[in-house]
Amino acid sequence: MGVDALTINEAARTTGWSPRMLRYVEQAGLVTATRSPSGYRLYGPEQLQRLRTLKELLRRFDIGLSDVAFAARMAESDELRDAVQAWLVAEARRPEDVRADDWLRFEQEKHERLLAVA
Amino acid sequence: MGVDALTINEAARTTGWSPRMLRYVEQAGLVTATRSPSGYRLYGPEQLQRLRTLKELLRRFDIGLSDVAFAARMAESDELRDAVQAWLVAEARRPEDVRADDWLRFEQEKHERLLAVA
DNA sequence: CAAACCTTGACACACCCGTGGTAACCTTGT
DNA sequence: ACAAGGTTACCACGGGTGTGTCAAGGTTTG
Repeated sequence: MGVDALTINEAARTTGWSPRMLRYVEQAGLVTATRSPSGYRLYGPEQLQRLRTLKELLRRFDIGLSDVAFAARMAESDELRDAVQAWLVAEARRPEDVRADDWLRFEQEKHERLLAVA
Repeated sequence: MGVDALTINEAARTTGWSPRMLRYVEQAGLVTATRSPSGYRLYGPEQLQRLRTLKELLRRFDIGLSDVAFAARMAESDELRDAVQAWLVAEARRPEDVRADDWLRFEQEKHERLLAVA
């Protein structure tokens, strides 16, 4: 084995995930192992750490892999992030509070145009 | 009926959702109708607009109500948002690129402590 | 008051998520 | 070469999401 890369079963043992789930997590695009020439997954210290913190993250907030995957999608796509945030911002603005947040209006309308073009 | 508030079936017709789904969307915490004294849901122009843009949002990006609900949860909880973003930021930093992003390091480590306390 | 409309609660169903298992097949280590 | 371990591709199954429909009962309205 490479100097400090673990195969899937070893990685599973030291991270608390099952081998099955490590493959699943990879398929979800969250933690991708490198591959040996023959195709074995190899987990380096980086990936092992990411797997542990990911597990912690899910446990602490009781969220799912798909939630994190969605967050990743938002982080990658400005358009998606802006559109979702624009929608959420609008929620905060109930009819009564209009007038106090003109600064928000600007940003918001900018984003509403994003949605409107469709 | 109130000056410009629609009941659920009328709202359904003008927004493209089914009445069933309007109740579901409300249960998901995304668009809440006000209630008449006797308990009927009443949708004002604000809510109608939010329903239309929500529908557009889901369609355009092929995402689910639960995704938007999760985004809302992130928007409301600093702790959740910071933790998720900290995890995602770490992903971007592959071993090779270390050195170019010391500015990120700071923010990242700040957030990693957030995760570490558990 | 009767028709039309609302409310909640439940049954149902298809499809995704998280997980485990198993089969068929290749790789590594002794 | 054989055992141990990896790979993908499946079956399965409980729980959540998105959706329709129906029942039992209160409200609004002509």
